[in-house]
Amino acid sequence: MSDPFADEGFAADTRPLSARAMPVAPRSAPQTPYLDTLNPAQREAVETLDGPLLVLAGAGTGKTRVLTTRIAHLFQTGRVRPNEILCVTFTNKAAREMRERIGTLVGHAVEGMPWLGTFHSVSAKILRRHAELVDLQSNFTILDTDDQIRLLKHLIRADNIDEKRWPPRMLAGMIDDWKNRGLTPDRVPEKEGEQYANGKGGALYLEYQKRLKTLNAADFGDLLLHTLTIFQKHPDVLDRYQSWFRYILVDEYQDTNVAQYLWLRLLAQKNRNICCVGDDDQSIYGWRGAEVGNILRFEKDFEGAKVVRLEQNYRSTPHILAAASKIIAGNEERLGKTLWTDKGEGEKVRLMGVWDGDEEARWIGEEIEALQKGSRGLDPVDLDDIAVLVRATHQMRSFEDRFLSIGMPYRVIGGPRFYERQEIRDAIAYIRVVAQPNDGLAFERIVNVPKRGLGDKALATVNEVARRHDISLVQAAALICDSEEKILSPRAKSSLSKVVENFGRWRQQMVGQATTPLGNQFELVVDDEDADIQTGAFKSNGPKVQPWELVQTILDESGYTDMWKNDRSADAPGRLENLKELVRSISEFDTLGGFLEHVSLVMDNAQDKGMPSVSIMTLHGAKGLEFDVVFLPGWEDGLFPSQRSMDELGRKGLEEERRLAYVGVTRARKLSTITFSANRRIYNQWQSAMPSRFVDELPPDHVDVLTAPGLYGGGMGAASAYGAASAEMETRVSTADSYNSPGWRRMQENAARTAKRIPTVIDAKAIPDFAPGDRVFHQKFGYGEVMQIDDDKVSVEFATGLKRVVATYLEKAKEGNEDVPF
DNA sequence: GCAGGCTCTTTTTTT
DNA sequence: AAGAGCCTGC
Repeated sequence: MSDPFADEGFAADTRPLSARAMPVAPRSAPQTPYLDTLNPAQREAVETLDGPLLVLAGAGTGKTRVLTTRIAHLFQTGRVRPNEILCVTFTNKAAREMRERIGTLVGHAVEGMPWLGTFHSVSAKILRRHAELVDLQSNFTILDTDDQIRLLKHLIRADNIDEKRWPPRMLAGMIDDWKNRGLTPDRVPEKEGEQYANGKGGALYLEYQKRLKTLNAADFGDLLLHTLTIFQKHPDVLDRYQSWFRYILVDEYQDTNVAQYLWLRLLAQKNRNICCVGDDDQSIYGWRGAEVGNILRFEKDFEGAKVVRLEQNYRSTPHILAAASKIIAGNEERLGKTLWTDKGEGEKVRLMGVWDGDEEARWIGEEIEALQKGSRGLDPVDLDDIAVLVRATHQMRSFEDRFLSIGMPYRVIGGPRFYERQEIRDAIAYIRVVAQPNDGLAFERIVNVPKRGLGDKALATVNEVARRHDISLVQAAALICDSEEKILSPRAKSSLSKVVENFGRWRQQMVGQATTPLGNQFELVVDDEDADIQTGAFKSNGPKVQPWELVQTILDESGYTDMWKNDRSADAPGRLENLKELVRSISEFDTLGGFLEHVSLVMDNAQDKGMPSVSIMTLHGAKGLEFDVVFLPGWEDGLFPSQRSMDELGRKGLEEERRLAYVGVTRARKLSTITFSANRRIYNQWQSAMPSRFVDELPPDHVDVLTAPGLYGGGMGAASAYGAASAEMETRVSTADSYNSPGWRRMQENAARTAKRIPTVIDAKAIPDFAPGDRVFHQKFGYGEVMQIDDDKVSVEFATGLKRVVATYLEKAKEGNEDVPF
């Protein structure tokens, strides 16, 4: 076999380190100005280059800075080449940021770091090189959760299991959990395997894995698990990687699961230069299999490990830190850190109780408008520096609605994702079938989209043929079409023939192997003649069509584009727009394979930095970020802490929720505002809610209570006060008392001011003027008809109902809008 | 094979 | 409330 590192272009250098060229600077008299600005603890973390090191880094203590500076220092001291560093993060966002920041420190050297990425992307890269060792081909498909569920559903049905009682989701969860724990089917404890469908769980897992192999596919968990298996079963392969990765850095170590932990431990065993950075207080992914225990046992696993604590916080004001510290102190299982800051006092954490979710959204909207203008004791705050952090995605909606109607620019981060939209997934399914002919799941998805008269029956037939001959769906389809036998009705057969024929033609036009912009090798069949691949150069299999052109062709020729063009529904134009965007984004890739890799691993769409906007995101999504001002709505028991988390995991769950609260509060540099609502609509039912127990845990000295005294019971701390408070809340609307609260008064002041204010003109060109009866278009709601106009607000009857929106968000509908060119 | 109507559940968090 | 999935009738 060829050298696994050959295609990184550094295969043959086995010389001792001292004999190698220094990648960045001469070893003598290293210039290290970057060290001077670090505090002593940070500096120690950066300068302890050799041997195992654990950095316990509290929120806002310069964790990323330490990691990036450390990498710069590794280069500067001539210890390592960029491509010999393994640096793993959890999110693509973190990886991207790391890359950027290293870039500003060391310039181009960062481009030579192919092994900086998420656990999953690094694993995928390794796995593609050695796929054959786990019975896969190197161009295997990475399945997303949706595919996973669909596949499991097949298996469950085949086994005559009652789907209602044993939902596929549940099995998917269990399998995921096993994979997170590094358990292949043969190692699943019998008891656990039996828990699903009267003992069939284990067998189904095994069968699922088999099916994945015939589909030449891997799910997310497999990326890690297969790689781990390879390391465990092929010492020669492991050895190469162990030797190659001279230095290993791990970000967010508290989030590693068992599989990742084993993976790391194997890789680090040889050189023992592993540096893990983490914060046990920010471990919020337990539900995904994260093991805080990993951080606790680090010193045991790596004897002689050094531990450095970063405790000086550079982000937040003392009041914010005090509040956060008090909250987290409620947890028992922690290593213990004491954050401090030398910042000046600043604003207290604010606490506001409201009547219902709408009022919450309204109040926060008005607060944001006030902050923008420089009220609330702060200088004017840019919208980009403001975030609303919610516990659950469904909370986002009321904020979107509210912001939309007051014309507040916002951006939802981590909401419904681009790649998860129906039209995008369809398009991707087409691409998958072209690039990976074995991908039966993708084939199934689009054989009959657009409608081709190939329904369940036809599909079942194809499936049956595939199973009988042990071939892929696409092959089976081809077989049926070639066959003289009348397996399908003539109509279906001719329809299917056309599909098969199309795919054949498209496949011919596909560019073969090449690299992605990030240097990801996709096709990894490396032989010695392929010298160009060793230098990472682009290689194509002859004069083919550019991927984006091909995709365009596929969408047009398959009739997919026409399908949406002919669709009269409101969101059809948006979908066509998305498809265009998809084609545009593919133009950044040299191969379809490279693009698919991107899609499956980098699910988050890089946010377009348009106009300054408020960010709306989940608390989970906010980890690692910071803002001047943060709003934390929905602090009610059951919502936050989430009931489910407490039910399922008891105290452990509660502690994780508390860490989430800690993460939320510490995102703010200058101002944190917590709100809770007395009533909330859940599944269309009104429920009254109690303030979160975390509210009780806030330190009174560091909190400004804006809530009406009657609402909040006047004092802090006594849980019983809330009982009384919530009873009083019932009558709140009618009591004059509540209209006297500071919060209410502020709201009134604001309302008065906002009423007079000139509408935010987003596009200075023009606010189009509308008349009742006009056909208009809105980004979110689609087409509609103008009913009524009041100043800048327009009432529009959309397909989804009557909405009042700001005029600037509307466009006049063009005549014949159904012919949106694509 | 398909459209339309009906019932039912739901995501808490993500690679 | 809304979307997904199921069922029915064409």
